[in-house]
Amino acid sequence: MPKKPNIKKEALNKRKEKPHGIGEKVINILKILNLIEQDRHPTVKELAQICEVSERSIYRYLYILNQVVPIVYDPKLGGYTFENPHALKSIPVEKEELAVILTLNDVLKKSAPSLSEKLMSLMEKINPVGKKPHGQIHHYLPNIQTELDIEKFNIISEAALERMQLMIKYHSINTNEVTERLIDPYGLIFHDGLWFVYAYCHLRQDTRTFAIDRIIEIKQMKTKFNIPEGFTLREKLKQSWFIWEAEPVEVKVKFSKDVAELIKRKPKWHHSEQRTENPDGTITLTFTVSGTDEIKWWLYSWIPHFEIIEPVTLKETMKEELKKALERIN
DNA sequence: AATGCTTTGACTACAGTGAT
DNA sequence: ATCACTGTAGTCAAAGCATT
Repeated sequence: MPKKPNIKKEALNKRKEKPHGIGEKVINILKILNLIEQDRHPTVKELAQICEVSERSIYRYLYILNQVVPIVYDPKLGGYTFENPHALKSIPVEKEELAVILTLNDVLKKSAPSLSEKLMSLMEKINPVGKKPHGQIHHYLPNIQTELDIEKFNIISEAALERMQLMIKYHSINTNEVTERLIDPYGLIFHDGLWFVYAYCHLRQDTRTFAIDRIIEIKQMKTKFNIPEGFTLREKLKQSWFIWEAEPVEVKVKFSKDVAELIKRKPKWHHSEQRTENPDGTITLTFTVSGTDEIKWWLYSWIPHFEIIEPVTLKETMKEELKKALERIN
């Protein structure tokens, strides 16, 4: 014989005061959802009091809620939480869009692992329980797998974001000198497998690019800095061949017919490029770049298929360097 | 108003945990 | 091992709710 439940008078009176239809149920479930979302990690007892229903009903509400958003009881917190903290903030994302994020993550993993972690946590926020791509399809192959000093990188990133000045001890490769400088970090640049910080240097009273791996010591200052009105790093860097700054120079180079097709594979090798396809099959390119060092390295990769027309100084330098190289080979 | 459906509280059972 | 305690879930009849 099953025992008959005996609903107490008190409970019956309460029911009469407050009807228990679907509407009331929905309101209670939303109340619970709201409390969990606010990280109040409520207990069943508390919820029963708040909703003015029995604990058994709360378990039933939680069961329903669990169909929509996974909810778990956390013994440490002593109450209920979302299984995934960002569960409700989920945005519908296409597989292709996720694949793009994975590609970007591939780039970051190989250049700035600490940023990769941030991207992944962002992805978790965007798409906590949604579909995941089967795997990565686009791959980024840098020429160097970077070993980055994450601590230094993070200090500089934060300083650049917050516009806080930095005091650095820098070991220059060119001069082989160690100097201490106050800098205003404008931004970070990833180039050729290495990270650089572009900054205003108070020692030189001018902007400079510092390789992060050459920074020996770094300390964040309590002073803020301002970036000149209208300054953007992207615009500034456009003038360089890669990243280094110097006086603008016009460089005119003629490439032989042998490599004309290779040259034509890129519509432009630098944003300042002017291209002339000559009747004899050769191609003349004219660039305006800041400094000739970086473009010189690029030109060496085209040996022996080019001829420098301007400037004469670059032509002379390369002649000297190639002469030395020949001597070494012999 | 009659009917079927939904919601509810009480009771119960059971698994897991921690103290003894 | 035993016990107390807690969290969870199945079940039932009562009562309200929705629909016709």
